[in-house]
Amino acid sequence: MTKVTEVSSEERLRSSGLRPTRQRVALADLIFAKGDRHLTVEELHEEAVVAGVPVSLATVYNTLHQFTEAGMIRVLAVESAKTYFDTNVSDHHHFFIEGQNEVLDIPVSNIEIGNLPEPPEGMEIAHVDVVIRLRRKRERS
Amino acid sequence: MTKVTEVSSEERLRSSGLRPTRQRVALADLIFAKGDRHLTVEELHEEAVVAGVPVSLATVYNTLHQFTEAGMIRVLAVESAKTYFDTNVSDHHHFFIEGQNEVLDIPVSNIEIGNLPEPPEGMEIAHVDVVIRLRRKRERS
DNA sequence: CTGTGTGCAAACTCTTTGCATAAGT
DNA sequence: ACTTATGCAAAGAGTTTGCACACAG
Repeated sequence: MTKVTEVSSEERLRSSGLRPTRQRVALADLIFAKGDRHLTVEELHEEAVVAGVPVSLATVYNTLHQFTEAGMIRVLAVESAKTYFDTNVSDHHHFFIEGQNEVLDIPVSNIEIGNLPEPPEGMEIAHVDVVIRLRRKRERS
Repeated sequence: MTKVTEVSSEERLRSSGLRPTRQRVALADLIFAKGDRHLTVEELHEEAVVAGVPVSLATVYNTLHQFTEAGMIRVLAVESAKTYFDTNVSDHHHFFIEGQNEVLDIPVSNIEIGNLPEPPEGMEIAHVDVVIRLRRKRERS
């Protein structure tokens, strides 16, 4: 058995109220096949094209946002021109490499956060993001 | 002489190797007058215009980036179309309100972060950002 | 005076939108 | 068939850039 995952993509879509169209299934497959990952619209689009699913950029945008609303993926809080989507919806954290706009998962996510503040009235915490910004260590000159 | 602050803006600029030009001083004044704050280029531009300093948008962009390089302010890690600059350069944290793209300081920043991971080879931690994403609490329907 | 900084407008990048065509149920 | 999704290209938003003019030292 190589791909047991394909089934769940369709399921996943259906149970989110999304029609399992060719494009959506293909994108979901790509997204969830390789475990947790973060990707931009462009990256996913490129992958899809390479995988022989010539989906349009606009559709990738749409699809990723639909997936986000459905809670299948989420948007990462990084300061970058591009939006990063993360397949891991749980509270976990990231390195962000300055200058390269690159996102790395933090290997063993055993960061502990204590003393979380109370959210303001009427608000609740949707997600806690810890972004550790990295810079290239300056070689002493 | 009404404004004693102007002196420090000029100083601040000079010691960062930036010429204290009219625009830079004005922007620095605006930025640092009201304590810690986070603002977008547009917001600052608007404030400047209102304050009678008709600086151009491009200059605000330039200036904020220069300030950032000089370490006077920093860029916030939030997922938003706009870039947020923060006058507080120390490690402290933020609420980010979904949908409204609004940034709030976390009042008493006594969040504790434990078990910070080692940065990858050759990299060092520039900054740790904790972004607590808030959503409007669903009124039970 | 000389070198930097500024303003303007055009260019760029990422993202969204409108509408005709195609696909799902 | 009827509804929803997709693709394309154009429009939008935020940001950057190039070059002539203006200002700081």
